[in-house]
Formats: sequence, C-alpha cells, structure tokens
Amino acid sequence: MSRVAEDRGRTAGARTGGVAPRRRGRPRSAAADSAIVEAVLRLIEDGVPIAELSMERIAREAGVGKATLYRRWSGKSALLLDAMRSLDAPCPPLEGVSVRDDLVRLVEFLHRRGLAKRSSAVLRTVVSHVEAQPELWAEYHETVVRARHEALLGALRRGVATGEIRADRDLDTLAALFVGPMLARALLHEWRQLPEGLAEDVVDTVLEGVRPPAAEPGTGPGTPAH
Amino acid sequence: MSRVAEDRGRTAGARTGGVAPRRRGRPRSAAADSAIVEAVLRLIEDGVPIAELSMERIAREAGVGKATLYRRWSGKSALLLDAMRSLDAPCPPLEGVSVRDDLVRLVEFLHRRGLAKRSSAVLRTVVSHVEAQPELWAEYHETVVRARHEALLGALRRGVATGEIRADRDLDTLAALFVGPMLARALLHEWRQLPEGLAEDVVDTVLEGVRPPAAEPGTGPGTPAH
Amino acid sequence: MSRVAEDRGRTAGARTGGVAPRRRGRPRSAAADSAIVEAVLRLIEDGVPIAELSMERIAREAGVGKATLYRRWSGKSALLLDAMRSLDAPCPPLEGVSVRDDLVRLVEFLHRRGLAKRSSAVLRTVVSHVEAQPELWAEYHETVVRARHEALLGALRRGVATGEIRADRDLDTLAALFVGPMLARALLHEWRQLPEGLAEDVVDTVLEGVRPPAAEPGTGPGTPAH
Amino acid sequence: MSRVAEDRGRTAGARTGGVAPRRRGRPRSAAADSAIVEAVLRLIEDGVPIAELSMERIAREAGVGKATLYRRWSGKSALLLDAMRSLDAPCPPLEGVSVRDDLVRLVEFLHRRGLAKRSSAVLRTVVSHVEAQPELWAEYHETVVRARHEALLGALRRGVATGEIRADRDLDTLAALFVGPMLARALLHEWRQLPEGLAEDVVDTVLEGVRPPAAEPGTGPGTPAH
DNA sequence: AGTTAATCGAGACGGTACGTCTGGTCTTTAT
DNA sequence: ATAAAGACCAGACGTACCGTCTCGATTAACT
Repeated sequence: MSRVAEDRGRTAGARTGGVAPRRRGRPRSAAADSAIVEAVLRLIEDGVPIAELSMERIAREAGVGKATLYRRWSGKSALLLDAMRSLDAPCPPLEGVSVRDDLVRLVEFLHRRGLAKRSSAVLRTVVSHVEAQPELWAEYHETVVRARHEALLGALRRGVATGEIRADRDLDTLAALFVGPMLARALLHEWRQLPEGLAEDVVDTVLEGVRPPAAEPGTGPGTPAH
Repeated sequence: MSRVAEDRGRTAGARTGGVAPRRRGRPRSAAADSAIVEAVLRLIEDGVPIAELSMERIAREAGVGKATLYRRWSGKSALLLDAMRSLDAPCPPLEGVSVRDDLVRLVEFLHRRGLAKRSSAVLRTVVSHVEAQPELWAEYHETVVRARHEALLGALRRGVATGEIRADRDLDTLAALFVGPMLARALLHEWRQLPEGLAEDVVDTVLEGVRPPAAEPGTGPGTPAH
Repeated sequence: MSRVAEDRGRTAGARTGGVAPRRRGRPRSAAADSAIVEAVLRLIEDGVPIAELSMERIAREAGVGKATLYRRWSGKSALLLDAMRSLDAPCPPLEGVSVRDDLVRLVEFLHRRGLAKRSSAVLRTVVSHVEAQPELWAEYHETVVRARHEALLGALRRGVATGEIRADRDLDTLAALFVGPMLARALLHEWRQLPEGLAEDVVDTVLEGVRPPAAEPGTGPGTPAH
Repeated sequence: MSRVAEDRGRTAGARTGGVAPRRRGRPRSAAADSAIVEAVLRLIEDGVPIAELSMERIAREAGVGKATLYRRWSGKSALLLDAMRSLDAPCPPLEGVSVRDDLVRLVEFLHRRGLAKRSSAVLRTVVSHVEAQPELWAEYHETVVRARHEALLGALRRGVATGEIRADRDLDTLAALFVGPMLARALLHEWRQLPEGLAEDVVDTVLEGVRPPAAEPGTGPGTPAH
C-alpha cells in the first residue's frame, strides 16, 4: 500500500524507517488523510477544472480545515501529485515470452493511464508547475517515472540480449519513441478518441521500421538515389 | 504575417476578410499590441514562473492599462497563447531531395522549438489550461498544430509514393512517433540536456526499425528477420 | 434664459461679454447642450443614485460622446451643478405688504426646493464635493446662494427699518435661523414627510420667540417674563 | 462603550445580546479593528479628500488586507460612518439650572462637532450616500441622531413645564431651529470662520424672538405699520 | 469652390478603485 | 499535538469609471 501523505512536519522523519519514535499528542487522523485525497479525486472526476481546484474548495469538500492540508502537504501541487499517486496501478509484470509482448503490455499500460481523466488532469498540473517547483518534478520523476523507465529499459536490454533489438541504437532514444506518443496524447487531451490497437501499432512500427520489406535484393529500400 | 491579437469584441468580424467595414472610434493601438506581447515574452525570458505572470504585472511591464489587455484577449490563457504564436517560426520548406532529410528537418525544427525557453514555457501554460478552455485549445490546434501536422503527413505520403515508406502503416501513428518524443521533452523540462543529433537519431530509428540487420549482406536495414 | 454650459475651453472668453469674436470652425451644438442636461435630469428623476451617475452613462443616455461633455464642463461636479442651475426657479419677488409675508414666501420657496428630488440630489452632490473642489462651491455660492441670501437680508433690513424686527440682532445669525432648518431637511432626505405649514411656523416662531406671552393683556409676545 | 465594527457576517447575531454563543475559529482581531479606524481618521485628519479615501488606501495605511475590511463593513460608507461614530463625544449632561443654559450647552456641542474637520468630512460623506443606501442613514439616525434629538426635546419639554417656553409651539419645528443652522454650517464648510458666541446668540434669538420689545401697549406684533 | 478649423459620435488609452477570491499562515476552542 | 473553524496579509481577478486622446465625418465661416 502506498503511503499517501508526504508527511510534512514532525512525522517526516518517520519515513526513513527505524523504530517508531513514539510521538506525543493527538495522532494524525487517517480519516482526514483519505477524506482529502478522495475529495480531490471526486472533484477531478466531476469535471472541475484544475484551475478551480482551490485548496479552500478541497478542504470544504473534505470537511477539513485548511491547516490540515498544509500540515501534510507543502502546497497544492504536492497534494495533487500525491492524490494521483494514490490511484496508481502498479507496473505490469513484464515476464512475457517475447520482448515485443512486454513492450506492447507496457505501452498499453501507459495508454490506459493517459485515457484516465484523473491521471491526465494531474499530469497536466504537474507539467504546469514543473518550472516553478523543480523539486516537485524531481520527486515525481523519482517515484513514478523512474520505475517505468527502468522497466522499459530492462525490456529493451533483454531485447538486445536476445537479438530482437539491434545493439547500435541509443536505448534512451528508443524509450522516448515508445513513451513520447502516449505522453503527448495524455497531455494534449487527445485521449478522447481511443484507437484500440494503438499500442501494438506503435511497438510494431518502431520494431520493424517503416521501410518497405525488400522484395528483391539490391533494391535497398529507403536508400535514396543520391 | 500572423495577426497577433485575438481581436476580442467589436473588431472580431474584421478577420473574416472581405471589404474593410470602416470601424468607428479610435482604432486600437498597434503599439500597445506589440508592447504587451513583448512584455510577456520578456517576462518569460527573464525566468518569471508562469504562476507569477499575472495580468497586472504584464500590464505594468508593458506600460498599459489592464483594460487594454482585456479588450484584446479574453483572459490570461488567450494572451499567452497568442504571445506564443507571435514567436512562431514558419515551418521549414521541406522541398528536400529525400524524404528522410525532410523528416529530419521537421523534427529538428520541433526540437529547437522545444529547446527555446519561451516556447516550452508557454506550451506548458496552454497545456494546463486545455481542460478548462477547450475552445482555446481548438483554436491553437487549428492555427498552429494543423499546419505542422499536414506538413509532416505530406512528407510521409511522399515517402509512401517514392517507396521509401511502406504503405501498410497508419500515417497518424507514424507522425506521433516523430512528434511525441519532442513534445514530451519540451513539456517535461528535459530540454536542459540537448543531445545534438537527436532528430537524426529519431528519424533513422523509426525509418530503419530496431531489428538487427539480416545476416545476409545486401539486405538493407529495415528488412525484418522473419 | 440661463446659460447652461460652463463654456470651457475656447469659448470661455465669450462670456466676459464684449463683441462676439466671431469664432471659426463648427459651432457647438445647442442640441447637445440640452440633450446632456436633460439626460442628467431624467436620470436623477428616475431615481438613479448619484454614485451611479457616471459621465459615461450620462453620455450614453444623451447619445453624445464623452468628449462633448468634457468640452463643456470640467468634470462631473461642474456638470451636475450646472444641470441643477437649469431648473432653478427664480427667487420670488418679495414685494409683499408685510415683512413677515416676505419671509414666509422666501422660506416657503426654499422648502419647495428642498422637496424637489432633483434639487436635493444635486445639493447633496455639491456638498460631497465641497472639500475636494472649493472653487466649485465658491461658484455655486456666488451664483445661487448669494442672491437668495441678499434677498433674505434685504427683507430683514426692511423689517428693522419698519420696526418689525429689533435692531440688536445679528442679521446673519437671523438668516441662518430661517435657512438652516430648510437646508438640513433637504440634505438629510427628510423631505419625504412634508408638513404644509412649516414655513409659516418657522417664521412665526422666530419672529415671536418662544417665551410665553406675558400674562397682562397688551404686552405683546417677546417681552420676557422676568 | 460603543462597539465599533458593524459586525458583518457570522458575528452579526452576537449583537442581539443574550448569552455568548461561543464562536469557533480565530476571533476577529481587535488590533485590526482599531488600526483600520485610526487609519481612516488619520487620513481624514491629514486632509485627504473623501474621494481619495479608497478602501485600498485605507487597508494599506492600516497594514491590513482588504478582505479584513470587507469582513467587517459592507462598504466604504459603512466604514466611514463607523469611523465617525468612534470619535463621537457623548452628549453633555444637560442638568443645568435653567433651560436656556441647557440649550446653549447643547447647541454649543453641535457647533463644536461641526468645527471638527473629521466630523464634518464624514458627515458630508454620509449625506452623499444617504440616497443610495437609506439603511445606512437609518442606522446613523437611530444610533447617533436620535439620542441628541431626544435630549433636545427633553430640554424643550422641561422648558414648557417650567413655563419658560410657550406650550403652543410644535417642538419638532423648534428643535429644527436650533439644530438646522449648526448642521448647515457643518455641511457647507462654513466652519472655517468660527463666531464664538454663536450658540448663545441662536438660543437667545429663538427664545426671545426678534420683535422689538413692545414699548407701548396696543401695538400688536406682526401687524405692520401701514 | 476650396480651405480651414473646430465640432460631432465613437471608442481606445493609461490609471485606479471596486468587491471577490485564493494562497499559505496563524490563532482560537475542543478533542 | 491535532482537529475544525475561520481570521490574517498579500495580491490577482475581471469590471467600471475617470478624463484624455484619436479616429473619420460633419459643418460652418473665411478665402
């Protein structure tokens, strides 16, 4: 189970594990934790645009004081980011038989994420705050993006090992080819139309390339006349 | 020449061309137009985060009354969007000798756009407002995105015609493979590291595919193993 | 007929009389003059509070450009003041048979002025601008108040001469006793209740005093008991 | 001690007395209350014209957010009215030996109020807003004017009882004779010249009347000679 | 007949205040 | 020590108005 609150303030140290330091005073209400996150998700689900998602409205909707929000999160961006994390499906296992199937599964997963209204909404929020709060982006990258990227890179490396993928390609560039289209779709609100076979299409296209299969040897496809 | 102001209000009809309807009253100041847009670009260039880019500050910086802003644009998003349009370089010609060169040129162009601080900043703003104001996004898509997309599709179609690109691929998916990675980079602030040959890399990878070249010599890349 | 416009600007000199200097260019429209003043009076009559009587609204109502207003008057206060002057009834003649009758007539006149919605509205406006624009008040005093005050003082002096009024009273104080109550009523919106015989009541009270008539017959009122 | 703030919003009910309802949340800052009122008085004292007495300036001067103003008062008029109330001297006791002395004391008090720059400035403001906000005027009348009026009427009734004042006069008219002149002076900025004995003069004139003491019996007052 | 000059309605201009809302903090009482 | 409530300061929001400044068009009187 993922820890929801960023644990701002006194409880911050508790995350580094170790023995419980036995805090004093009234413990934080777990009910408040979930009420807040659920309020955020409910509001987003109801189509409230991000710009109208004020902390005051969230607090009101959750039946919670504003201070309770700021005690847990450093600001709106952090809260939204955290709210999104709470609905994160875990990365699919990827123990597929072929590298191609693994890639399809992964891209499919990114695709479905992008289709979810909530995910793309929060993703846009993160994007719009990247500049002003780089540490926010760093944290998001660390906790959400890296795992996926590593999984993707792992699949690609396996492909290289099995000979399915040629070794002279930069794997980061390659990864960007799989992730980029899905990300762009999610951000730019193009998730309304949902082409079903998109993931397979993307993977196969990248794998096979777009040059026509050489019918007869000698006619090198894609080799321009010059 | 691209028209800068959104022409809110009375002047709105003038855009549809036709004969000059001979408007009454003092005409809008072109000096104000440019002063405003330049103020926006200057502020962005100076690293002012989008959140601090208030209409009041823009007006102050431009030496202009707030009403002058709202007379031209319906709100901050529209203004920023329009400011971005003003720094749009025209699409490169694309009359290259080979389709590959055309694609490289186009992707390179998108890449450079993403590298520009101003472009990516405004792009993020647009993205974060897409949800709340779909008509804003529609307009941006119509006037900026579509032209590029058409150019890209044109190049791809030419490739199909010349046999450089196989005909059984969905061209929209193909286009997303070129555009997506650049867009994602621009949005996610990864434009700090700037790999020089990225555009060529992306194009070649997509064209040639990632499967290893067949063992037999003479068979060009892109020919699938099986 | 009273001259309406304050004749701001070029025509200003024309007021000092002398021969007409024969101005060039298009002459000012008399229609605009009256349209403006009538618009003001109509708005006041319709119950528009002074605070909402903006120059823009007046111009709109009169079907006139704002510049046409400012060409004639220096500002809102001057326009309103002038609008009021236009509905000024002339001071009554005061050639009454008795001084008491003259006073009653004059006080009655002030009373009726106060009862008029328009008069009291503009009076309140003048009052609220007295501090900020003393020259406005000076002008109002000169052209409106002084004549009345002189008429009143004249009546009082005549009373002293005829023996109706004792000579050891300060006439300014005396005048204030007649004018003050009416003015206060007008300003403080107490003109809604309209006691008919108020003017006579005030005059008689001031004339006769409030000490009880002496017990002995023959001794007129005003002779103190002790 | 008079309560300063109008108690807009939640606290409004608290005024009707009863037991303290034990409000929740942070209580309103008494420091802010006084800082605001003192800022208003300071600005007026410094000669800032009412028109430049913006809420924003008051907030700035008081070191207070604008919301703090609007939380307490419904608008500028209400704030100014309340500020004036705070500098209200209590009505003088009026337990004088003679009714004449009481009246002099009261009129003197009104006179001094009118001489105060602050009082008359705010009075003018109230007057100019009477039309647009009658409830404002009603409240002012209720809390400030009525007490004075009652005191005055009381003195007059006592005069009637002691025989110092004749019984056949309307006491309201009589009161207007005392109050009107002072009010008019205060409103019309005539408080710059300050005749010292004015109050005594007014009272004596009203009491004794202005007819000459009857020298010989038979000369009926009010009947002119001719 | 042409020129000149000031007017007209319309509306944009730079400023500034309005009253509301939000962000993030602080201060109450109650738990 | 937290909780909910709500006040606190700061400042942006979009609108309205002020008094000035162009526009093109109109309207005289002077050439």
